[in-house]
Amino acid sequence: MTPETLAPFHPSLMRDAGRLQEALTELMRVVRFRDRDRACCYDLSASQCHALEALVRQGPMTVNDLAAHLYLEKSTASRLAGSLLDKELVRKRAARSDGRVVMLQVTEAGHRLSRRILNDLTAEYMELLEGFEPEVRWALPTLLERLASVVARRGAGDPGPSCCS
Amino acid sequence: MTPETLAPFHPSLMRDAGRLQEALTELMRVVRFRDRDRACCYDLSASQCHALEALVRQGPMTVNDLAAHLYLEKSTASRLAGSLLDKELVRKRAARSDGRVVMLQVTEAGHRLSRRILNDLTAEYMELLEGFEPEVRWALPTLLERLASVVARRGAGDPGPSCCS
DNA sequence: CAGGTATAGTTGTATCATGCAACTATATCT
DNA sequence: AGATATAGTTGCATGATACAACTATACCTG
Repeated sequence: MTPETLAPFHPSLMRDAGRLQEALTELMRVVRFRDRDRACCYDLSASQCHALEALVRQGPMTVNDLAAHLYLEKSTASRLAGSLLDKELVRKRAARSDGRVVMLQVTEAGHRLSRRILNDLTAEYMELLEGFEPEVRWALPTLLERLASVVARRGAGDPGPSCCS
Repeated sequence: MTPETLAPFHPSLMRDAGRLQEALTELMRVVRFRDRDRACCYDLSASQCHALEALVRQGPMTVNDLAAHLYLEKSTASRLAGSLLDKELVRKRAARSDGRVVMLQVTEAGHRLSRRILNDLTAEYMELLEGFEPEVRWALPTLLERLASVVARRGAGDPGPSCCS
């Protein structure tokens, strides 16, 4: 299962794997850099921005759900929720059925800010997509979704041949 | 230039922009999570790992070049280089022509570790790519490269309609 | 129903990544 | 020679994050 073993049988696969690795690394860097830069505009950190977006997209969630959704430790999610609470972008409500859980829901101010952010982002991505051929405009998000889901699956169950397991 | 303005004219473009935004966000999350997890295996942090990889790919570099390549502040790059120096994965050499610059070059141990990491990664990406159709295996890295370069360009010169400029 | 166990969240603590600003040393220009 | 620019380092502050300890609530079992 090492590249050496596979190489003679799948040379092009191995080449594409290398290219994918490099391209994905570069993409991660530039997007992370852009996010850091952009976040300031809304007086939110990138993490807060992502958390707010998740809450808007998914509707009211518990702290645990938020953590799972963002692949974070629950303590981190709790603090993140706290910071959004301080800014009054979300509200906490006790769940009726279970006194332990805290439901996080986005406030009106949170929705307003989120809409603003999403509008700006969408505008930017529209400009960006205009540089791609029409078929690609549709295919690109689809591919990224697939890629993300495969990477997520791999991380979750099967630790793969790579890790310290 | 806001989405509202463009929407009536490019409804599908706007829809794709939204999907792209969501997919890219999710991809960032899962990859970042995976990187954090994986890094431990080699007794390196994710940042150190990226820096080492950059030095291997690009050959000897100055601290400033490393910073530019990783989109980091030079002080951060300096410390990153220091941490790799402590682990004896890189070496510092004064440049002949200019007494101020420090050339970072990967040591033999650094190359060994880098090869190990790259092998593991390549194996993983090969498995991952096997889940995609052969045409896509080639197209996917190409698309990611394009996407990264467009995002990078956008971040660099033109701050776009979005930011605090 | 009492006691044990499981679960949701919070808080304490440590670490790492990061940026900005101040500083040092070298180089370049006038 | 002196002024200015550049490469790198270091001090300092902040934010993101994990892990572990803790609290409070829920559920289960005899």
